Amino acid sequence: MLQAGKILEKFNLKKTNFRIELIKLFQSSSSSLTADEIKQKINSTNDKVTIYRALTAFEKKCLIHRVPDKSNLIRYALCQKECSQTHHKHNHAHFICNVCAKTFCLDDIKLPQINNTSGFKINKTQLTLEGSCPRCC
Amino acid sequence: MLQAGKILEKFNLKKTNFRIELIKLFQSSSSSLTADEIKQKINSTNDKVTIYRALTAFEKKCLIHRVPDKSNLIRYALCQKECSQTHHKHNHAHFICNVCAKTFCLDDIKLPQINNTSGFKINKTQLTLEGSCPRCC
DNA sequence: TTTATAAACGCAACTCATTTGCAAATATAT
DNA sequence: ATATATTTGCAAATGAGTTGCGTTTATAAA
Repeated sequence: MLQAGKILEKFNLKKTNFRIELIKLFQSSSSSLTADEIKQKINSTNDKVTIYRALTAFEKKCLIHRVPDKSNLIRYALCQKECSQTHHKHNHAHFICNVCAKTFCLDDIKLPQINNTSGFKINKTQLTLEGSCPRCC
Repeated sequence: MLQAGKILEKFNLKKTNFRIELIKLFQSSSSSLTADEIKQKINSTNDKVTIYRALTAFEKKCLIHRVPDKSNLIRYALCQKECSQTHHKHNHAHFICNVCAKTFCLDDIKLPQINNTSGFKINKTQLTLEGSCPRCC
C-alpha cells in the first residue's frame, strides 16, 4: 500500500497533516466513510469545511470514489490502483449493511453486462447489495 | 390500472383531493418523482409538508418505492401489483438519465442472482444503470 | 534562506431538502 | 349528528453540504 505522503505527491496535492491522516484513515478502513465519520475518527480540530474540501479534491483526483448510502449521505471509499487520475474504473459491487449502515466495496463481485434496451443508452452499471456485513452477521 | 380512489380505499387512506391527484400523477408518470417535481406538476396550493407526509404514508403502504437519485434527493416511483401491503417486491433495474436526471424503472431487466460471499449475507440486490433516456438520447 | 504563490484552511453565513410540533380542518365510521 | 383518527397548513427547526473571504502554510523559485 502506497504511503500517504507519496500519494499526495503523486496527485500534486500538498502534504498537510490533516490530508495525510485522512488518507491513512481511508487505507485502514474496511468500509467507506462519510464526512461526519471522518470528523469523529480523525478526532481533529479541523473544520467540517476542510473535510468536505479534501474529499472533493481527492475525488477529483480519482483517489476516492462515492459509494451508495442508505440515508442519502455522501460516502466515499478508497479507489483501487486501476483508477487513473482521469478515469474511475470501478467494476465491483457495493454492499450496504442494514445493521451498521456502512458501505463496503465487494471487489470480487463483478458487474453484469447490460446492453442498451428500448431506447435507453447505458453508460454505467452499478450493483448494490444489501444485507448484513461480516461484523454484524 | 386501478382507480386512484379505490387504491386509497384499499390501503385504508382517506380520499382527499390532493392524494387522489398524487396517485394519478404517479400513474401517468413514465419516470419517478421528487417532492419538488410533484409540487410543480400538481400545481396545487398544498404545502410541501403535506407532500412529504403523503409520500411517507404511501411508501409505508407499499404503494410507492424509493428509487436511486444522482443528487441525493428522495425520489419515488409507483409499485407494481406484486407489491403487497407488507412487502416490496422489486426485481427490476433502475435507470438514471444523466441528461434530465430522471430515474426510470426498467421492468424488463431482471436482477442478477448474487449469493452470499465472504461473510456478507445478502438480502437485497439493486441494479442501477446510467446513461441517456429515450427522450434525451 | 528569503520570497512568491498557489493550495489549504477556518470562520461565518448561507442554501436547500426534509422533518417536527401543534393547532385546525376534514373524511369517514358510528 | 357526532365522534375520532387522519390529513392538512403554518412556522420553525434540523442537518448535510456549500460559498465567500481573509489568513495561513507548503512548496517551488530566486
